[in-house]
Amino acid sequence: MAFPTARHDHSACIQAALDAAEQECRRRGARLTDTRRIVLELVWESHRPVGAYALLESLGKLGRSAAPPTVYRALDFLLAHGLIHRVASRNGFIGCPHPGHAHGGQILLCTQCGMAAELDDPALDQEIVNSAARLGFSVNRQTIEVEGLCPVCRAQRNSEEEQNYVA
Amino acid sequence: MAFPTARHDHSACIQAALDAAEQECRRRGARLTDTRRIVLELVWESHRPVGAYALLESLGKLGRSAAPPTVYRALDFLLAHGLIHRVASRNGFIGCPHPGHAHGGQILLCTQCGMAAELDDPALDQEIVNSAARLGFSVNRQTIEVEGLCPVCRAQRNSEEEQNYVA
DNA sequence: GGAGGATACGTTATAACATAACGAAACGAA
DNA sequence: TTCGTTTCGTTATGTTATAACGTATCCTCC
Ligand SMILES: [Zn+2]
Ligand SMILES: [Zn+2]
Ligand SMILES: [Zn+2]
Ligand SMILES: [Zn+2]
Repeated sequence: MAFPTARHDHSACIQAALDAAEQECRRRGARLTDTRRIVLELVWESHRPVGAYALLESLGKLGRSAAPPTVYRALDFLLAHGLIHRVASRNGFIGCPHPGHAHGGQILLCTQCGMAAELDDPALDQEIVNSAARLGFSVNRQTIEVEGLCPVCRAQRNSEEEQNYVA
Repeated sequence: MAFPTARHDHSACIQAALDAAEQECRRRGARLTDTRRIVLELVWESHRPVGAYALLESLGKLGRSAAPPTVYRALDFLLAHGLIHRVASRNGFIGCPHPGHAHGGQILLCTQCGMAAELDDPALDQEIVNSAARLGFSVNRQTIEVEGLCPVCRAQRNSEEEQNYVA
């Protein structure tokens, strides 16, 4: 699960996500209605967390004006079936690149470019469960959101520092 | 750092937090004003995350009615000096039991009783940094919020299950 | 193919959380 | 005391999320 680069074939990301959603919903006997599919598609417009009200606006631009509950209901559905993750620290939502395979979200957030990626490290998961167990606490769900610099922005910053050093 | 039990000497918790805050602010040359100290005290009224507007209401009951910015400013101060943590998944705030010693919040949240505790496991911290580094991502700040059952609620649930089994 | 329950949706209103902007007051060093 | 800095009060507004209720659609069973 690499960090998304600036120029990758993103339409492929979207297509893969929609296909996976279709399949996962069939498997679960859940109905992926028009609204839900379109909201999922809009969430996938970028690899950045999207707010509910931004989605609402996007819907409007597609000629599908709606009120907040419509979007929140679609988001609730997508969350419930593991097709998206909530990014609590940003009040946003992001598409899950590998639904079906159950996992809490481990999300990397670049403070520079805003891009997000999933970490999805089972060892990390396990370390949390073990560490919590030492306090007698049994884990149900994890929210892990890590801020920092993505590879691209890090490279960029380094080259800027060289510039400053020369100057 | 054990999970807070139902009956512990909580006034001692509050006192310790206030003392630590006093000391930490002196060390940093920061001004722990009346408003700030009182808000900190109110955050510590329980071991559950508290919302800004709940604090606002509490302030009112103390005869110190205020507007939202007053509370948010105090919270910003307390956050900036590591005296409280923000619980993003609950839009709430919780007192930090060991300020000064720099750390991102690793927070355990009981879905049954609402109590919170800090995990503060350096190995976990390190695992995240390492895991992220494998993707070329450099970490700045972590938000770790873990939902589950605290020891007390777990014991309770187990005994309930026994009841059901007998019946 | 119609009856009836379950699921999904539209709509209005409102709750809950957070910040912008500006002036007055308190503080602290010179 | 003077002046700059920090803190605070206040008004207004922005942003995120949900309650409540009726309607439409779907799906199953008869
Ligand atoms: Zn992509
Ligand atoms: Zn970046
Ligand atoms: Zn306590
Ligand atoms: Zn509990």
